[in-house]
Amino acid sequence: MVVYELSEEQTNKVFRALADATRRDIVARTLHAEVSISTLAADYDMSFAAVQKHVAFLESAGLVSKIARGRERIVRGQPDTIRHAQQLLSSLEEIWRQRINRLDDFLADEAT
Amino acid sequence: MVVYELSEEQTNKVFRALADATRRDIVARTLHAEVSISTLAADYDMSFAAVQKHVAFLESAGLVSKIARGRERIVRGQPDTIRHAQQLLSSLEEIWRQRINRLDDFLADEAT
DNA sequence: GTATCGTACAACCAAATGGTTGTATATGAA
DNA sequence: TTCATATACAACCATTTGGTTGTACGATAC
Repeated sequence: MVVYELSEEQTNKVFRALADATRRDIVARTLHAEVSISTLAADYDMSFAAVQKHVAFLESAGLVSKIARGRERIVRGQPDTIRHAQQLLSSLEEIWRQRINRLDDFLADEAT
Repeated sequence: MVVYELSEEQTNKVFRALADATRRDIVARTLHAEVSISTLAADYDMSFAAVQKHVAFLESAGLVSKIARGRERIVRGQPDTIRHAQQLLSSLEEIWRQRINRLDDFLADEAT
């Protein structure tokens, strides 16, 4: 799997985009299947414009993409960007794992 | 591994907390080793109070914990919360994976 | 051709964010 | 005891966020 490096600003945007329940739901739905913005909007208790803004934010974060189909805009989830976020979290967890290893080494030294 | 369910609000907070480079750095450093707030603050180009606020936010998101040691407050990264976030991202990726499986099924049907 | 649908976008607003400075307080050092 | 250090916290400020309504416009349906 090829991994592209994200700029710090892009990384901020990705996590920011995920920090909202409506946007996480949109990501989930558009990863499941392609959906138009108006179809998405029908299920949330907010204006169409508000949903449109959420989609725009997700698009600028790279978590979804939009393509025109007739008068509709079809939204599609972007699994690659999810994987970038996953990778960052994995690297954090790895830092912790290595700390535990160092602690094990220390305890092993103490035991001798 | 036991997995606790996070409230939607807590999930928002976790991702919000990760959407800032300084906070991600603090998480990385405190997962690597325990550090006092003032030690953390020395390395950032902002006031002590600003770093203190970042730590407070991370603490309320469950990404770090603080314990008192003398006049210092020692900050420690919390790998469990990282794993919660990982798990949510994994579930999103899984949605996409299942969509691909459905697509494979569809193509297999077409081929018959 | 006209009406409707789906979208884009601007202007506006309240609340949250991310920083600042200043003050208070507890601990540790001299 | 006195001074310096580490933290907590309040007040303040500019910017961003997450919502709203209103207007405009291309695509589709009648």
